Amino acid sequence: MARRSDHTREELYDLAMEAARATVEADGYRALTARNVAEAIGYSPGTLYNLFENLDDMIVHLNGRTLEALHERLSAAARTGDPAADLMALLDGYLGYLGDHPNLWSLLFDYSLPEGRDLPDWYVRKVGLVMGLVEAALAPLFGPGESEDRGNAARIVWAGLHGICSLNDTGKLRVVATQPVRAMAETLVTHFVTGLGAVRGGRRS
Amino acid sequence: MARRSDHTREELYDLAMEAARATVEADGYRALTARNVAEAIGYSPGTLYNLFENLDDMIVHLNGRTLEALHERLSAAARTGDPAADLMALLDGYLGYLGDHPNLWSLLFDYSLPEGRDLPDWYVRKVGLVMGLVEAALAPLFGPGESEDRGNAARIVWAGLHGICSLNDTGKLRVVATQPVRAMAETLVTHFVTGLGAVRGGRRS
DNA sequence: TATATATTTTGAACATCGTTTAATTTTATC
DNA sequence: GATAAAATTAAACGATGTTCAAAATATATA
Repeated sequence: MARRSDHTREELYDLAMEAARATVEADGYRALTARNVAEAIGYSPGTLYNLFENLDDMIVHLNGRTLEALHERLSAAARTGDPAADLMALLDGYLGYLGDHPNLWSLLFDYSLPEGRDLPDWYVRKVGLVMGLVEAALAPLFGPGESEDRGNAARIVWAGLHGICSLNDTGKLRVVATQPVRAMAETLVTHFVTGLGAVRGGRRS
Repeated sequence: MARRSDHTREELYDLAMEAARATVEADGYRALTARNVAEAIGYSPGTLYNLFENLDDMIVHLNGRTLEALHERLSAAARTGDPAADLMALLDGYLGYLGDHPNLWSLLFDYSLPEGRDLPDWYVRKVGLVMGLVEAALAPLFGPGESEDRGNAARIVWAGLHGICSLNDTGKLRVVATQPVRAMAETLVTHFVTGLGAVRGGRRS
């Protein structure tokens, strides 16, 4: 009871990833089990352990794909050269993706590896690509030799934006009626850019 | 094979919460199982289902206690009336708690209820208490009739701060070497307050 | 005090989970 | 066609959340 060359290893990997994606998207991350994915692709659970180290590893790979999709969506935003405006465009893309794929977004950000285990390098590199888009939007505020400051600012904006969406998503921000997420994110971005401009304008002039 | 009045229901609740806390703190949230907690308090797993609706419910209760502990720690910070300084003091408390109880902090913020289920009101109220501390720190920047704006600003700062710590904790911010988390948080707070002051100073003068 | 009732607590069971492994089937090699 | 290598599987293991009838205790009633 075994097969071969129905699919290559790469095809199998794609099948598994696609099935995992569909499962999470349809039924949430709690439905992402080895048996569910295996059944969806017509293989036994054991086969998945030929492709991934374990389920955690599979989730990291799936999150890697989600990260790519998010990057692609954010890349579609046009660049005007105005930091605030370009960040708003990124915000649009981010919230758009979150709205279209809430369960994948949840898995991407809420999931964390067991204690001790670190994210693999190829994953961190994908994160870096997304961060690069934020850096590019902030670029006009920085001089050519200030790439480190620029990178840190990008990380802060990215993380702040994520915090708003994350807490909102899990209901941990819903203290009495408040602004919608988009407005909060806009306020964060504009105020941060204003503050950044004030400090940096002073330093550079 | 049963007992009674070894402990009252309240004592049992305390025992369970304490055992759950110790388990998470020592071995991470993945070790928080019904059987582990039951064994730690000398009762059978079934008894836990007299105290909590299910494990998710137990986690929400534990997170409620964590929230109280965090609130207590943040309350200890002295208030000077200078928003930036007071926010830094809160930041100190926040990072201090995170450093002392990383696993409890993880469970508090990374855990999310299954799709559809909402956090109970008593929990949201506890969140509101913590948010109140941030609001108090920001208060000097707002007029007496602007409590809504003040609340929104507090939520934004709180969420932004959380985003930085959260992404940092899960390794999703570690793109090449960068600032430590404290510096990022400080930058976020100062720039945001600066931006907020610029906008609001204009409106009020 | 003896009996009846109500309440806790439990052990055992159920379905499911991640993961491992020996056995089986297929493919590739000679 | 026989042999070696590789892929796939079924079955099993231990552990999980959760349920529930039975058992044990406490309380109320007589």
